[in-house]
Amino acid sequence: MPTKERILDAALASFGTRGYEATSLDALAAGLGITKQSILYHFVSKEALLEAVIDDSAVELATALESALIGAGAGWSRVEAVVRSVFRLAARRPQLLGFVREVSRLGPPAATRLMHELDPLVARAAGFLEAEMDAGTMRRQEPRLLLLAAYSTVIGMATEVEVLRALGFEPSLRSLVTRRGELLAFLRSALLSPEPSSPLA
Amino acid sequence: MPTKERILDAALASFGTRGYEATSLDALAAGLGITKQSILYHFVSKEALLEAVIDDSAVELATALESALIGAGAGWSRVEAVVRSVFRLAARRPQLLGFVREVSRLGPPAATRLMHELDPLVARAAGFLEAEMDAGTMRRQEPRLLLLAAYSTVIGMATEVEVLRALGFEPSLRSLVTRRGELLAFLRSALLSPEPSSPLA
DNA sequence: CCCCTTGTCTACCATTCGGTAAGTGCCAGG
DNA sequence: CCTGGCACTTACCGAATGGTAGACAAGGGG
Repeated sequence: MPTKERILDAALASFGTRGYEATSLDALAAGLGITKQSILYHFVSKEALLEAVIDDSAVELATALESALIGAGAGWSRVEAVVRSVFRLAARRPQLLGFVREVSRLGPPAATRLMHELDPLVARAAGFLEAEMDAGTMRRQEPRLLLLAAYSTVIGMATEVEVLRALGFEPSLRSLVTRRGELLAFLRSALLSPEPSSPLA
Repeated sequence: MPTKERILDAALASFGTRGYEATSLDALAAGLGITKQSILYHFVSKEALLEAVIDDSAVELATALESALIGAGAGWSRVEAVVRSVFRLAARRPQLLGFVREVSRLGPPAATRLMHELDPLVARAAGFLEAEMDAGTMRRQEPRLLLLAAYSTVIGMATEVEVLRALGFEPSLRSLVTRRGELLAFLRSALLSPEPSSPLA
């Protein structure tokens, strides 16, 4: 793998777990068996590296969700597809979701950049929710705030390892599957209309 | 206000917004009009300061929730009381909730400490959920995972300012009230049993 | 063969970090 | 009165930080 990509990968992992400020270029370089100056050759500054990681993460996230939605049906099964896709990410690349949390914590300009790049996804999701409400399959609510609630729940269930530990669960692949199941049940009853119009299994 | 308390207050605010690593003792001291060594006089190290802030936050959180539950009834109205209490905190001391997020991000030993101190609250909440399920008022689900889901949603709705901005909302007191309303509707339909056994308004 | 670009290195720099040492003013109490 | 602790200061320190300058090797094209 080319050095530049290796740097991006290691940076994503370290930013997503240790945090941005707690990650030093020296430590990053040492972990890769290169020197800090090699990093600064490919990325003019630490901040530029962060931006590059953000851009990479945005496309990775977008393509992951995009491809999950290709085979998905309509209504509730789309939500299910998205959730499964997110949890697949949580299992295969846990750093990625951690990084998203970290960026939203960092605030502008990093957070602004990421959110801006995810804008199409957000708009699409909000539009979907609104259409489902119009169709009567989902509870009527402010679509974007409903999206925020669902987003918070999903990200939390997938990434809140410390709270999870405090609750007596040890993070593992099995526990991740359990959490996904509980999350789906939670979201299902939170989103769908109470009247048995078309539960769609 | 005594210097020690002023330090704790400023540290809570800075840790909760800028983050722990991004907060330097020098900057903290400068903001208080004192020197860094004065901070190190009251707290032997930066880490000790963090622990003190954690301890303070834990009791503040606990007492806030405790007092909210005193006048609360049973069933759903207890959930409502907790949510209202959290949002009152979000309005009055936004740093506190931000700090909780930050600590859970920092991981052990800081996160372990906070969670340990909040253990009684967690146990009580899980017990409450289980009792409600037994009574049939709430949907049957793994109580602690349901708690994690609800926790994630509440904290997210109260603190995800950047995502909120990306959604087109400007954080304000009014928007906070709106969010609380939407959150309550969301949680209500997520938690309560579908059968109209006793919705309890 | 030469030259220029690409990638990496060694060497260095100014700044900032958390933390130590050694006072200094102040006030209470024997 | 003076001694001792409390709250806080100035003066440092070594390590680590992000970043700069410049050399060196490899390789491709004229």
